[in-house]
Amino acid sequence: MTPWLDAAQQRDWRALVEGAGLLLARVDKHLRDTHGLTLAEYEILVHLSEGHLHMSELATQVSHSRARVTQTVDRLVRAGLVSRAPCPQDRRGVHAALTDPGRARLEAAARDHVLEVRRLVVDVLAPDELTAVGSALAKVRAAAQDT
Amino acid sequence: MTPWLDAAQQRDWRALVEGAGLLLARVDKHLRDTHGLTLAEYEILVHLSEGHLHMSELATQVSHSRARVTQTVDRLVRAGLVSRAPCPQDRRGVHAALTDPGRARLEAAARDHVLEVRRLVVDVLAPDELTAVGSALAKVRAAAQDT
DNA sequence: CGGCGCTCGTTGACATCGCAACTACATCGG
DNA sequence: CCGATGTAGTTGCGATGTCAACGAGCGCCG
Repeated sequence: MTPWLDAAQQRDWRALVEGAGLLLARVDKHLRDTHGLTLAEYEILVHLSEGHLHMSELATQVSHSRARVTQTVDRLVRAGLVSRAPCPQDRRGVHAALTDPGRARLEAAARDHVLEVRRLVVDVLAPDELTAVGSALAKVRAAAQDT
Repeated sequence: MTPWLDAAQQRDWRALVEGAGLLLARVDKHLRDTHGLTLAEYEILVHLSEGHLHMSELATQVSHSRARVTQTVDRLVRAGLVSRAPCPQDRRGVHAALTDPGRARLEAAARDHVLEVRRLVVDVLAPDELTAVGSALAKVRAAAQDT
């Protein structure tokens, strides 16, 4: 049994690694330049905009380690964009929520961010291509998640 | 004109960012654990396996900054997997090539790497899904490249 | 020739990330 | 009620990445 990939698979996998890597790097840099936010910070803000969360929930939602979420939230708290509060139900837990300045900052950043995403992704792909990419990577994520 | 994304686009974009991020992290960790190689190092080795290259060419091929390539190649040279040589034609340039141990190491790593890629991507997607993802991200890469 | 601007590759300072170890709290089983 | 085990979050340290600035060499144009 030869576990190799054929030529087409190799080409597609290479495109995925290098394309995705470059894309994430570009989007991250764009967010830094225009609003002084890391992509990781931005993602956290987005998820918090849909309601307050515990650190662990946040970690699984953005697919980052808990340690990383701690550090990222630290920065956001120092910047006044997020608030921490101990959770009454479970005294180990920490409640993270968006502050008003945080929401304002997110909304401002989102405008430019969306433009960049359009430029690099949405406008480059046919609508059904984007759908295909989305559903495919959702599957990949699920597979990687429970491993 | 509202530059917003609709719900489906947002879902797909989110899946792309989080799925791709998690995937790259998993593959990187797997390479480290099994062969002590970074994904960045591995990619460089792969490109060098197809012929010696100048640092700049290497940088554009893997879509990394030149500074990053310098550091990555540094490590590979220290590990004895890659050789450097000044280029006679252009005395600014540096010739990077795979050593014999480098090729051996790459081949060993590739076996396990491919297994992991199968597990996380190839086996999870239908063949035409993988093709779609590959061609879509190739387009995205091209768009991000010349920006 | 001589200067100007470009590319090549590297370096050092700084930011970010992963990992392992740790404290505090919860929860389960006797 | 108590000890064992598990989970939440944080911390420190090492590895890796970014960015700006640099020295060196190329090449064009007067």
